[in-house]
Amino acid sequence: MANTTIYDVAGAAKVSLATVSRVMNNPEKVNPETREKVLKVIKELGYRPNAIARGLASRKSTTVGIVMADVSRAATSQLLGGIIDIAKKYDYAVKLFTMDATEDVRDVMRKVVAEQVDGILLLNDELEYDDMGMVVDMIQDAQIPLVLCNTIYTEKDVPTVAIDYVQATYDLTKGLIAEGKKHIYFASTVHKYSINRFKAEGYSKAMQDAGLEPLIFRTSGDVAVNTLHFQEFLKNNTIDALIGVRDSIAVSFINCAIKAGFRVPEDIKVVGLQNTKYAVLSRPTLTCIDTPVYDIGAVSMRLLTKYMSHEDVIDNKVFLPYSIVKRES
Amino acid sequence: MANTTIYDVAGAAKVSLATVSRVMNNPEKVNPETREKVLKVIKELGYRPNAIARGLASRKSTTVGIVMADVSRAATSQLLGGIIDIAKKYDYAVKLFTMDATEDVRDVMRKVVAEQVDGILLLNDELEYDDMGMVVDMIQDAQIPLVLCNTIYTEKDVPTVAIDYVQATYDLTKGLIAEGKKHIYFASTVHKYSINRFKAEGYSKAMQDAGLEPLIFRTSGDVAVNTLHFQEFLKNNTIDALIGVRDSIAVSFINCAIKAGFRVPEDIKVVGLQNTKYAVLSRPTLTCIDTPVYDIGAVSMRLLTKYMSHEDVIDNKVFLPYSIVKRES
DNA sequence: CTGAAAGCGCTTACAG
DNA sequence: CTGAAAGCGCTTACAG
Repeated sequence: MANTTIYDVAGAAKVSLATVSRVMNNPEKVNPETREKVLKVIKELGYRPNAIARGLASRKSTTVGIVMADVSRAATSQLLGGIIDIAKKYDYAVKLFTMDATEDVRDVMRKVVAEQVDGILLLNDELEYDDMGMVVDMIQDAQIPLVLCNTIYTEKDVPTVAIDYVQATYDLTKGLIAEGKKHIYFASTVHKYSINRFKAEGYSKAMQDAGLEPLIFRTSGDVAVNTLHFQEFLKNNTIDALIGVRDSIAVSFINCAIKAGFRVPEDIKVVGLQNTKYAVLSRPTLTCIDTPVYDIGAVSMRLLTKYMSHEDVIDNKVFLPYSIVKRES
Repeated sequence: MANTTIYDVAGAAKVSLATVSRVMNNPEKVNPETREKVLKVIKELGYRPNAIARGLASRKSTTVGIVMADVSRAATSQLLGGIIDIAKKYDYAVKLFTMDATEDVRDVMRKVVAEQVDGILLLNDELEYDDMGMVVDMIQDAQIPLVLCNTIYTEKDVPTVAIDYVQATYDLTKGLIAEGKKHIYFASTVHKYSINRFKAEGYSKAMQDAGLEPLIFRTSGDVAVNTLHFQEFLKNNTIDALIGVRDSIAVSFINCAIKAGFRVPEDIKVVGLQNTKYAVLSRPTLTCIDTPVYDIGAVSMRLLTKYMSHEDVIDNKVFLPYSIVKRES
């Protein structure tokens, strides 16, 4: 089947190609009878307009660009799940772009812009804060609608969908303090990623408010590496609670602690911040802040569609409610 | 910054737009001096050709379509990691399409075709076997290069990158039998997904060869659901080994078994087939067939680039080597 | 309500 | 080696 074009449809329906185009884009502007005739032919021929040609002519690609660090992380892929479902609903295609530490941020962004996406969802929480600024600037310069998805940048007024991480970790930490915990550690990553900064901020504030010293332990997201760190750590430190920036880090800690003879949660209470699938597959299951990851993806995509179709947006910052899922840890 | 076009570059460099185009696509055909002059202007203006216009004119979108069931599954997202890295290397953009059970397979595929991708990677292992056939037919009819990625379809000669799942589960099962295990269960999904069929085949064959009856237990991929199934199962059955089609299923089983008072691996040995991150985050860590998921993604994408650029392909079926990672379970 | 025509930003034979 | 021109498959004012 050589792809059928709009000319084929026009010919078969004995109308001009302009009419066929109208049937697809402004059906109300064409006579019901002609419309039916054309629709019938479209169906018979299985015609679907060439998205590229349409994109060039209309200057809209109906494609959104997703910029992220690494697809394979659980939270990222769950965000993507929500994004894709909503994108599909509004008939946008989804293009993926990754940006790792070895790449030049500007190069990647130039490429994204050249791909002519109608809007961008930035979910890269592994950017250093300054790079975030650069990325935001480039997108805004190119006048492409942008929404930050589960990522936060406060230097500029950028549409954002996330949860209030500062408040969440603050409340969580306060809760642990109220239970009598004294040596509460916060396990973060070595790199000072933009998002973890806010998570640490709420934790630190709660500790200080209670007259305790914040104890931030930096390790790798790689299980093989952080296992060694945790083993060493457990030998030399007093700890009765741990908050992990990522669930995988928290679960890895649980395993190390139990193997070292500690009881979880009796000796050390462990809490995650994401509620990914890791949380229900650990033993004991992981108590978590239930970040509504799928929803953050979905809502951010929905917000982006509003910007792309120039709808009025009342509030450009959406902080979704979160809860704490008490499980066994 | 109103986007700079090829006309702007041509104007600034005092050459025709045809020359600018050649500098980008066939640099060897243009005089080195003019070439340098043009390249300088391109750099100064930060020019990047409009991918959509290029796509229309050249009839190549330099975009590949990834068709999958659900991004958020660990194995899928790791495949995607490999795919994206290689796609980037060969300068292809990546568009994502999901297809769940509620959607009409033909509709989704028509959309993929309309998006004008240059090639398709099919990684949907949640398709029933007949639907697989329909998808393959539609793509081949549209004459779009196709590679099956970690998915197998034997009714037609389709380029494929995977591991030999039949052989892998056969060997694995034989190994368990050799260790003296008699009640070896195979935990699969309720739906008869195409890929699991091959995994079950190798298992069943090994059991039959040893004069044992294959014991296939079907459950859900949802931890909350399969936990109930497993609890019930453990009360009523004799079992000394379990093979899980997905790591998450195997890990969930481990947790249920230990909570029910069994020792793993002493009483029940448990093995996974994927070696995802779940395998190192479980306690005991999960012994697995080490399916090289990232590599399968990468190799399949590389194979697809060959088809897209009409390179000769010696072997259109690639079965990557796998190993067994012996861990604690 | 419908058609003829210009144009979206490129690529690519075809001349020269 | 370089430029003028046609064309990729659509959309969208503009006439009628």
